[in-house]
Amino acid sequence: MARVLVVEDDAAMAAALRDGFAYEGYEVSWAPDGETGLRLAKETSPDVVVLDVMLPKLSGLDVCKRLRAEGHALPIIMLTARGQEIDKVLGLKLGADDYVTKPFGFMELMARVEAVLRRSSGRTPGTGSYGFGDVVVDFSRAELRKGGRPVEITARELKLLEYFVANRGEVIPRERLLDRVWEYDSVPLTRTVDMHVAKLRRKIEDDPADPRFIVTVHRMGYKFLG
Amino acid sequence: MARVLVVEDDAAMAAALRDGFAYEGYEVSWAPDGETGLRLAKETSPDVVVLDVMLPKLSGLDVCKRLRAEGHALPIIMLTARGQEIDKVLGLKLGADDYVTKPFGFMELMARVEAVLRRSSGRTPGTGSYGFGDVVVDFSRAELRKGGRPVEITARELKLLEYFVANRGEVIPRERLLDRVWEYDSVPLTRTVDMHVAKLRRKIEDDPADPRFIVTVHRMGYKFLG
DNA sequence: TCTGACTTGTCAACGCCCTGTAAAGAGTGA
DNA sequence: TCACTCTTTACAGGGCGTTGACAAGTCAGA
Repeated sequence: MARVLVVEDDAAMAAALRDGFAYEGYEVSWAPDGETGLRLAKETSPDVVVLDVMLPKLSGLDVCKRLRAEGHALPIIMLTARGQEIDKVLGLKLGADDYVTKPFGFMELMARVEAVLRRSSGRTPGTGSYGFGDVVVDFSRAELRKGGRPVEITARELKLLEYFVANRGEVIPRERLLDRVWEYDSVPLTRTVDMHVAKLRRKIEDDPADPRFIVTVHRMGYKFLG
Repeated sequence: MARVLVVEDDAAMAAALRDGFAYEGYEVSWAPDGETGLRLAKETSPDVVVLDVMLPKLSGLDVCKRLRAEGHALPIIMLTARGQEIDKVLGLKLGADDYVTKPFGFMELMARVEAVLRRSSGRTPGTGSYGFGDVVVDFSRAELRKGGRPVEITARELKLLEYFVANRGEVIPRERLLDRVWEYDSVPLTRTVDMHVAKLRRKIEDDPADPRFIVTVHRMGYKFLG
């Protein structure tokens, strides 16, 4: 049974979340402030953390940062109040896996939780590596192996692959890649993305000319199938 | 102008809400029971539904559940009596977007309404999948399946279908399709729209010559029934 | 019911624009 | 300066959107 840790100071919201997750068959622990949340996260090692940004004692961002700084890879979903755009970005930068903006439907949160669990269960636990086909990639060690053989991979390529893995199955427009992987604010009209996709394909595909993993969706973007 | 459907059996409360929303510039429709509410929601496709939980004939939870089961994504705000914690969770679980506990200030409700409207308008219209007949379409993955079989679909066709789904039940003139799907500023006198409708029909209809989903409304446009 | 004007369905071909790829140019750190 | 990666430029090939022509369908008035 999956275990979720809810870090939320609003008691009513916390109760609703607890009931909701319990109903869905999760084991729920709850912390009303950041300090307790951090302690519980370390002691009970839940499968996923639902973390409010606004918290007493230690903000959600701090909790997230501290967990990551100490090397914990457990999935984190941030709850941000409406309009806290900056928090979103910061949260993702600090290592949150996803975020949900308040107010939200419970099913929405539930879907995100299941999504990150699916994603993290695909990883070999502890090593932070991910496998597809005959390829194994370890994002934390920046290592790529194909058919057992190590393949050199650059930082940009790795980050691109990481974004593909995190959003596998979804069609990702080039603009979003430029935004999320390159962190460009403006959108230059370049072939940069295609270029890097081509380089990645050369490293992970059996036949780069007929890709199986990173497929092109004409006029829409790329889709990763792993 | 945004349209709100109020489903509330208490006449005094309903009147107050109607006046309040009207004052704020909303177009208001009102249903005194769940059955009527469900019908109005489907027929008038409002931008947001304010739904009391306790209703004659069909409870608010049932209305919510039925709407979601039929694939309607329209934002729903539940009105729950104080202490109905279970209703909250259930409501959120059944797909309500938000809830307000009675007694509440009108401004509070108003704020929630505006919040869900902002969210739903900003919602990537590409998330999730949608089903009608034996067809399932996943806009974020750019995938179409009919009778379980995957069918190739191009970007333009997908965007057209997406617009149809978002405006199901409504007669859509060709000019509006050219404007919204093609994003043409000028309106060329072409057969482009019909062409693409024909292509879509070949992919989603059992008998493209006698369409069930995308029907032609002579001299007016097309109407999607899903 | 018939006729004619207008609207809609369909086809095939053209050509635009998107994508793949190589190679040059720019940026960065040792 | 060198080595390396990232970005930009340029060009070729091809997918698919558009278009005009014509057939088929619809509707209104005689």
